[in-house]
Amino acid sequence: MPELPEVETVVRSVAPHALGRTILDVELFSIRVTRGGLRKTAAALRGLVIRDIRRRGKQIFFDLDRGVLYIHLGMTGKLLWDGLPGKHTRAAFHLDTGTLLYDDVRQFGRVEFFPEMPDSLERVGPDALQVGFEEFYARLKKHSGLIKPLLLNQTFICGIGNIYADEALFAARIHPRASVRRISEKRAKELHDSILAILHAAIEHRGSSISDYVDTAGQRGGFQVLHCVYGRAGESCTRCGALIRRIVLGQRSTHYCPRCQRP
DNA sequence: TCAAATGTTTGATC
DNA sequence: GGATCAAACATTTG
Repeated sequence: MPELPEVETVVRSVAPHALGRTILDVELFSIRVTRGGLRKTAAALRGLVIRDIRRRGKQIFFDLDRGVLYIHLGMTGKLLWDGLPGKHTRAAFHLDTGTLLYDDVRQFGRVEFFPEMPDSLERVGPDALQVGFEEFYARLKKHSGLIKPLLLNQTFICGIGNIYADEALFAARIHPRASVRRISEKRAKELHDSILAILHAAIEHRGSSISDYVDTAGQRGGFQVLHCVYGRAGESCTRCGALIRRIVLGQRSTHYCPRCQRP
């Protein structure tokens, strides 16, 4: 569920509760989500102060006195402040001000402690909101293949997922199957501009709630009603009236307007 | 019963 | 070294 705008919204909504607070106790329930060992991880976190909370792409980092708490929401992860623990609660962080729960139905997410930042987490490209056009274009030119799968490749730039890849390509009028090598500098500029515009607009609306995404306060996002193509297969294009098409590209559903986004 | 779901990793193949 | 594709992970929902 969570792509860059949703993760940004989660970070913004958890920060006021957790910044500068002390982790009094931690309960960890899932060896899938917490791979470094449940007891060991809980013990390492106990007593540490949260110095900073930040995001890179879809990754969340709680910088601590010593080391870092890494959280990735995967497909169905949620961070909830003072929520009720349930069947899918995978972690509970008891702070001196309240409790932060990590819920995750499918358990594709991660809650892990690292004494220092591991290389594996650094293997991502620049954040989609931070990368300037020059670097974006330079990185684009090092790749081939199709544009949509490249946008989903987090080592190219990080933060974009299936919703915002489709929306950005629609805004830039680029077909999802367009060959990366055949994208001109001008078109690349339009794509870069579109990515920034879509992500900023989505953040303003606190993300997209497609099924059950909610922020830390349990509030849904509002950007889903502004989607132009994602989840709108068979409906008419807001720009030209043609019917939005759904195909599968790189094992992901892909939505586009066959008239606005010519091959 | 089957398909699909906002993500990532791994392994096979070209 | 790439790119591509399928599968896997686990669960719910329509």
